[in-house]
Amino acid sequence: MARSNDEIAELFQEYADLISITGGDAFRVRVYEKAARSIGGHHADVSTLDVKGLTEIPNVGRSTAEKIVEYLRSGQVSAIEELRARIPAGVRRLTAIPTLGPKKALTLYEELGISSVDELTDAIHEERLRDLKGFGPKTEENILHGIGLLKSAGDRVRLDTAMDLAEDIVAELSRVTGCRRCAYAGSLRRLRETIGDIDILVAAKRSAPFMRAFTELPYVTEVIAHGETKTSVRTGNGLAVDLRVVPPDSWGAGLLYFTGAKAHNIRIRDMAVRQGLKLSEYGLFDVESGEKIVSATEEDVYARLGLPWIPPTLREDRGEIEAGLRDELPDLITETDIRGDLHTHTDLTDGLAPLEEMAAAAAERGYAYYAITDHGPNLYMQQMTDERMLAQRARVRELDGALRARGGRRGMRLLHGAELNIDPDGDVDWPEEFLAGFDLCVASVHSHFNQGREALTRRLVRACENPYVNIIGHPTTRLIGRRPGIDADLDEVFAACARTGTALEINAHPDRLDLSDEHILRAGRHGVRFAVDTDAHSVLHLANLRYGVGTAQRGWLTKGDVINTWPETRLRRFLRKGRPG
DNA sequence: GCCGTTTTCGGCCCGACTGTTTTCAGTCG
Repeated sequence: MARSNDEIAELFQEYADLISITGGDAFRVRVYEKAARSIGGHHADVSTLDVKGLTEIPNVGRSTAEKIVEYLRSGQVSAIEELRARIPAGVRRLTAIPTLGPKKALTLYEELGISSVDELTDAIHEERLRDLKGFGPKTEENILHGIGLLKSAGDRVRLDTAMDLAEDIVAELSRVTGCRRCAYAGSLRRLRETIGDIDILVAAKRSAPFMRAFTELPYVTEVIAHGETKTSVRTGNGLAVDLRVVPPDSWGAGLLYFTGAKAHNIRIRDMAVRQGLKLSEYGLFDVESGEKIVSATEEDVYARLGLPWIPPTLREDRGEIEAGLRDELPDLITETDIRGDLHTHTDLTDGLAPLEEMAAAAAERGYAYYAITDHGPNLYMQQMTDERMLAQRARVRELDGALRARGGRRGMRLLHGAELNIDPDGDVDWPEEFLAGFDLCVASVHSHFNQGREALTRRLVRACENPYVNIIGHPTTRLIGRRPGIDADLDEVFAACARTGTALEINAHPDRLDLSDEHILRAGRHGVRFAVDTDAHSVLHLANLRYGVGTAQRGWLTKGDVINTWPETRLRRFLRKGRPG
């Protein structure tokens, strides 16, 4: 299950929101937001720390530490409970609507008694917001649009949220006596960007012990259905989880069936039918005799249908069956192919950990190289200056030397870079003379998302044409479920990347996964190179790489397509781009 | 409430954009 850190980070974020909604001191709001971020990103489990240990976490002082201790002891924090009692939970949920913040949420609650998204929708349709100070027709329109965005994300959850839960359930059920195999299937196994519900599959002779263990998991709040082969539950965060138990020799057929996607299954079932066979979750059967032919492994089932094993990330009926029949499935990139992360932050800007800690964690992952890319000065909130950046570079060079000395030929190389801001005209933070000092530059859009299509396209193309821009960071800037990607002519941008030797990022953060699988497929047709990066703001974020690699797989990428799988010399050649000298 | 080449108080990331305003509040990154 989620670490105590995540639970407590969420708790303090809620506290910050509640202070903000009730008009509390803005600095206290900031403090608890910062504390939440620090705790969420802290490497050690807070439930193992005492007050002294807790206050060693940045942005956690005595007061916050004592609240953590109180929570771990009693399951609640009295100060937070007091605010919860004053403000219905629904009011806080209103602030999830883009353009609707704490002030407007409080006005809606105090003036109209609105405490849910549905009530708000009704009130807008009944024109009851018109008389409120600060609310005009455009506000109503924006709120309705925001609600639409929120609803379109549906009840799906982020990939990492589902993964944490699923891995915990698999670990629990694997411990039950009689468990032959246990795995998660469904869209989670296919590493889709959001997950609607979790499918867990168990192979065992007797199902009852698993069904019991499953419904008794601590985070199960509701049992929706409880049967012999299938049990469905809902967890505290609203996520539905299905457990299916199949006989051990049906494992392969079951896994294939429950992994999907539906369109993929329909295609292979159709292939079976044409061969006089029938495919179900129990196996591949001969229609006439009813005799089971194969079922033990996925490979067996695919092979009998004339197909090689198809990786789950490709099973979307996007050409994988045809490619399989021709024996032309791509040799997909894997996490172990990645030799380094090329987009990461430190506490010099908005990261949580110092340079040394980030580098040590990267070396721990076995990377051959690792780039530090803090924000440039144009993102004003980051307070970057030339002096600070150059001082960081000196430390990076020093640390690089130390790492090489320690690791010999296998020592990790540290690269010094920056994440530049692409301004509305397509310019970036520094003049070329200064940029020339970096080993690489990531450039990203962080604002002015609503320029027209032409302006946005020109903006990104200009960034590609800058000889010092090596990677376009989170190219569409979408935030899953919260903000759509920018409306640029992506094909033109992809063509510019291919022409100029600029890589497109596959940002591995589960909020972004940007580029998305669909866009990767499109960009790939232009012959673009990619970089799978975590954009890590803490040591823990480095592990998000798996989601970026999964997304790259869903975009059919091989390691040759991805620059940070390349040996250092080849990477450096790519990074030189069209630079003079 | 946290933090400190400012050391126990006083500052805390800063600017842009939007919509509702008549000089600014709220939201966002």
